[in-house]
Formats: sequence, C-alpha cells, structure tokens
Amino acid sequence: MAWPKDHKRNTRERIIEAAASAFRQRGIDDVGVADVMRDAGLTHGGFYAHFASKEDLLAAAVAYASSQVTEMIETRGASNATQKRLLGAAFIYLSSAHCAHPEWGCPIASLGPDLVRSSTKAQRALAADIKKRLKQLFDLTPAEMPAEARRRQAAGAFACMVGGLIIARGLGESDGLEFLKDCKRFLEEALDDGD
Amino acid sequence: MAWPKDHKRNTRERIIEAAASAFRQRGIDDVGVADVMRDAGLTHGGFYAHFASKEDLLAAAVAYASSQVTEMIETRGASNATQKRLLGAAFIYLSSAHCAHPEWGCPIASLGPDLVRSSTKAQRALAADIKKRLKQLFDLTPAEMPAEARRRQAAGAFACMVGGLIIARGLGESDGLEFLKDCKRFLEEALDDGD
DNA sequence: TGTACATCAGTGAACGCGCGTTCACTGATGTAC
DNA sequence: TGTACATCAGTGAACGCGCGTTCACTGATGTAC
Repeated sequence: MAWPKDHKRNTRERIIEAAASAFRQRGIDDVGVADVMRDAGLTHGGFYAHFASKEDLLAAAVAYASSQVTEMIETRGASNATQKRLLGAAFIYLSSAHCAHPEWGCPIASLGPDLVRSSTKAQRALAADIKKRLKQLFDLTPAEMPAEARRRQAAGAFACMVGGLIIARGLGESDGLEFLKDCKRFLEEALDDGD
Repeated sequence: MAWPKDHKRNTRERIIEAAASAFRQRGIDDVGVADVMRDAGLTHGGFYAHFASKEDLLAAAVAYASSQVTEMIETRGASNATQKRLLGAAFIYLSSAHCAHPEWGCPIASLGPDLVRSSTKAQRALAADIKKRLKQLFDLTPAEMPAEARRRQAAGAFACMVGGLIIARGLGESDGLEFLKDCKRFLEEALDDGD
C-alpha cells in the first residue's frame, strides 16, 4: 500500500466527527455531503470512497455521537459512588451546557424523530443507541433494588431526560433553563422512592 | 365577492390539516408543498394564495396539531374526576395508539428537534404549544398541592411523555411497547408522591 | 542512496432530479341590470 | 327570470437552485530495483 495504513481510517473518522457535529447542530437535511467534507478539510468528491451514501454516514455519525454521550455520563455524571448515580447522570444530561450545545450532545434529543423516519441502517443505529443508554442507566441504579424497579427507574429517567432536553430547547433560553430545573427536581423526588 | 365567503378559509383549513398530518408522519423536509396540496385535493400552484411560504404553513400546521393533542388529552385522558387526572393524561399520551400514529399525535414528539432549528415563526408556534401543554397539565394536578409542586409534576410528567414516546418509537414495535409500560409505571409511582 | 513505478486517497467538473416559488391563465361563482 | 360581467380561487408550465451522486483525473506516498 502506498499510504500510511491507518490514513484512510483516520480520514473516515474525521468525516464522521464532522458529520456528527453538523447533523446534531443543523439537522440531517440541512447539512450536505459537501458541507461535511469541507468541515473535515476535504472536497466533496472523495466522500464515496468512504461511505456508500449519506444515509450510511448518518448511521456512523449516530453511533459516534452515542459513544460521546456514554462517555459524558460516565465521566461527568456517574462518577460519585453514592446511591444517587442515576440522578447524577440525569443532572449532567439536563445541564444548561448540554441544552445549549446539541452538537456534542445526545443524538436522540437532536435527531430522534428524524432517525425514526430514516433508512433502516440509521434506525438500527438509533435503536442500538437507545438500548446501550438504557443499559448504562440501569447499571447506575442501586444494585439492591429488584430488577423490575431498576428497569422502571432507568426507563422513566431516560424518558424524562430526552423529553426534558427537547422541551427546554423548544422553550428558548430563559424559560428553558427554568424548565430544566423543574425536571431535575421532579427526578430528584421520583428517584428517591426506591432508596 | 364572487365566492362563498368562507370558501377560501375552508380551503386554507384543509391545506393545514393535510400538512399537519403529512409533516408529522413523514417529516418536514420529506413533504413537499405539492404533496400537501395534492392531499388537500388541489394543485401546487395555488399554494401561495394561502401562505407566504412553506415555513408559514409549518407554523400553522404545528398550531393545529397542538390543538388536536389538547383535545385528545381533554376528552380521552383527563375526563375522570379523581385525583389522578395528570396520570390519565400521561397514559393516553403514552398509549400504543399514539405511538403508532404520529400523524394525529403530538407535534413536539414528531417534529420538536426540527422545529427548534426552524424559522422564527415555527419556533414560536412550538414554544406556544409547549406553554399551552404545560398549562393544561398543570391544571390537571391536585389543586390543593403547592403551586411549585404542581409545576414540577407537570414539567416532569410532560418531559417523560415526550421523551417516552420518542424513545418508544425509536425502539420499534415490541420493545417500544415494553418501554411505554415502564414509563407509565414510573409515572404512576412518581405522581403518587404528592397526593 | 537514488530513481522509476504502482497504488489509491483525494480532486473538481458534471449529471439528474426534485423542490420552493412565480406567473400568466382559466373558469366557477355571485351580482347588477 | 335571464344575461353580461367582474371577481378571484385555483391551474399548470416554467424558473432557478442546491443537493446526492458519478467519474475521469491528479498527485502524494511507499516500494522495488
């Protein structure tokens, strides 16, 4: 081979990162293949050496975005060793920083409904993201609780997180922050139940 | 005037209804002006006699969709006179029927993230929808509770409803139904708190 | 060490296609006489 | 009651534009000798 062996892999990764940011910030249809390639420092023609279609790129971008959120929750939300690890994850997710920056945040909250209507491949990436997240949140619930109760808490908290973020963004800056606070207090009480 | 005086108003309404269904089912960008007009039994050229732009139609469609959801909650969810009216609303919202039929359901769950990125007019329609819904849900909480607690319950339940529906749709048929049940049980417990 | 070569990542012009929007028109309707 | 007319909701061809995708090519790189 005439090129460093991971050069193409690196380029591909760069394209995926650029796409993941742009899609989450501006939406799937408002971001063209040429835009993504420009963000990655390339010209649009080379795109199809890396992906079969824009839909394929979307699926890869969702998977990448999902892993970013997993890391965000792991390192910034659930690091405390107390009983309230799920609540810590929810607080990070419902933070004003996450609300203001969809481009590095949860792809379900920024693209979910579009992904449901999307190609099979992107749909599968979404479903995989959801299942991973549910597993991650489940593992943050108190281990001594019955599994069913843990699953319920993970599901309810996750729903509240995704919906809360979307609604807060829809309300705009000041009302949105107020709403986020209400959601957090709601979860605080709701998750106290099972202790 | 050479036409029945509410003829144009009726036609406009028909276009809005067609758009509200199509947008919620297939997404904003995947529904063309010509599609909407065909659904309304017209040809595309006449569109601009009713709306200044597709974005304007979108704003009107969101407002119409919102009123449909208000009615759904009012007539099918919150009709009981018990203490659990908010829970009743949530159960209707998180029903499998609503999950399977975005075209007559909540526009926040089907279009929310897209509307946040949309024109100012559509954004305003979304924010208005959210505020109306929050007010409606607030009014379903027990009147004897402190206002702050009522607001928290309304916010948390609403977030859970929107997020729950989006996640369930993302999971697909069977897993989605299971998830909806978990969300409903979660809310059942969470809303018991304040009684 | 130096040179010719093969490889293939990336370039950029070109293609169809569909969409939002415009506009000259048609023809159904209520009104005036 | 009947006819000519004015109105304007709706028609359909046409426009420009941007996007996803294709393809012949260029040129940077590691390898063979």
